[in-house]
Amino acid sequence: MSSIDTELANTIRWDIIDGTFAHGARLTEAKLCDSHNVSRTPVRLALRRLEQEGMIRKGEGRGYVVEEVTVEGIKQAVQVRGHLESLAARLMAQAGNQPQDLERMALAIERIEALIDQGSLDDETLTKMHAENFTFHSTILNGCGNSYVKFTCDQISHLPMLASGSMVFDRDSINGKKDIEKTILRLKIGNSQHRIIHQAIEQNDPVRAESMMREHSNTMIEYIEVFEQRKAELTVSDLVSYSVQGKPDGNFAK
Amino acid sequence: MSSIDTELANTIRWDIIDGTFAHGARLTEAKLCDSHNVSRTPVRLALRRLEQEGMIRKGEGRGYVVEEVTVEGIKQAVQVRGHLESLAARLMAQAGNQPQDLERMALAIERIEALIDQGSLDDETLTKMHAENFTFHSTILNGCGNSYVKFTCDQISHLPMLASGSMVFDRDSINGKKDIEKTILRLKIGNSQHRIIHQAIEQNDPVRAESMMREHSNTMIEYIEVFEQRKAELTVSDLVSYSVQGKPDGNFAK
DNA sequence: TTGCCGGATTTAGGATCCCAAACCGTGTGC
DNA sequence: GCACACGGTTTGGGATCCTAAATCCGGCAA
Repeated sequence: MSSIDTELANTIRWDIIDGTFAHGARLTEAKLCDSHNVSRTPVRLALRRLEQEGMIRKGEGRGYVVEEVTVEGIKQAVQVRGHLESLAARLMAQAGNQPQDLERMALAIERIEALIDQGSLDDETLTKMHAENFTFHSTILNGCGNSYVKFTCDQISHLPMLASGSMVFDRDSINGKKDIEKTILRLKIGNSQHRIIHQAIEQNDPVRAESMMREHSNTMIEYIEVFEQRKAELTVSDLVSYSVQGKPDGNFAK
Repeated sequence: MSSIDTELANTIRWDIIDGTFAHGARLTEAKLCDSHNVSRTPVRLALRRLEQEGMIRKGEGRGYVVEEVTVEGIKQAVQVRGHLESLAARLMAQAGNQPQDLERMALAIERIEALIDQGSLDDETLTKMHAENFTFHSTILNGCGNSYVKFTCDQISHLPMLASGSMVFDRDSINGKKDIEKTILRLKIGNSQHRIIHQAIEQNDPVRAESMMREHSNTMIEYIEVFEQRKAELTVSDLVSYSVQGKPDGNFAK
């Protein structure tokens, strides 16, 4: 259990993401104190944090107003994150190889492969796959030699789908047992991209590592766009329900 | 005049950057209250902000410890920023042209050209040049269509030399009137890169815009490395004295 | 009726107080 | 002599109170 202000910030953040606090709604300290039965000190700390995260901003006169979290905004943030990851991949390929990093990545790739080959995409499998995906991507961010890449990625990781290793799935198809082959194919393609990125880094091929990572990152954006085509008025909450990662808690492997 | 906590955060931030607070030094609320004659509320807000910025982090037990700000760290952050700017340039070239943005960029380029042609690099000229440089780069960040690029850049802009449009000069050479031609040549090359970036965006050539911006961003890193070669043990304070931008105040053009 | 002025109220910033937990030191028991 | 334990002290989190400023509202005058 963290301190009250951290918990409060998480609560309010998700109230904004899932639409409980609508775009433009005014947040006052007193109201939040009352509704959460805490004093103003943690409320102010939480509001300041959310302001720095860009979830809310100072209104015209007094008080904060909540910023809009849109599907378009998520896509933009995913694009930024992907671009930073491609930098990380390039830097890692340029730098001397860290055998243990490459080994960890290879292991993650093999485990993902094994999970896919199971053929059933239940929640447990998806959670495991997410963990391996997280390992793969975190290893690159942490091992690229530029600590600001990871730091900067973490700065936007409070948004849904922006935490390291987040994955998007077509849960409708999975639950309905239809089109599962298509989802599995997509996963296989994604993992083959992992394999190429790993190979490029191992062979010290920065250009290939960067371009492959860029392509890999584009996958999530394209997948989101598939959802948008299928369902007009796709909401952020819809997106969250399609993502594996639950509410991110900010914990990352060193 | 901002609120006390903001001022306090700025003060402490620069105490860390210029080495007044050494790496690993412990910051306690009580000490800061005493030394700045304020109560603990603004001190805590300031500390939380600095923690989010990565300037300090929670220590093992109690209290915060200051993170090290190194020349290597600055270079890494500049690299991240440059990579994000190259994304912005690519996106701007992909998107439909915004005539007023292109016009503003062209104007900035011409004004920088005129300032260079003056031949004298006094402080006033450098300040003006920085303003135009700021305009050029901000226009791209703001006009690329992905608001998270600018937001993410702003997240690291509290570091010296990381504010939008920051420039590095060899003040020693300028003041000593020697090698001024070399500095002017460097500025001309930089502005010619501006011109190419502008042209690439105008002609909707994303690849050229991105690669030129990447090259342009590399310039600052290489310049810092020139200083490092000239002076071993180059400190962050040295770097700050070479940069045009004074203490950034976080103000950015919309 | 409408516009402006002044007081009441709301609201955020800052100060102070309380408390629980962690750190430090000493003393006692083995 | 060493280790554990207990008590004092430091420190940060939270609550409460005060104050200044901004908003709101009603009354008064043109």
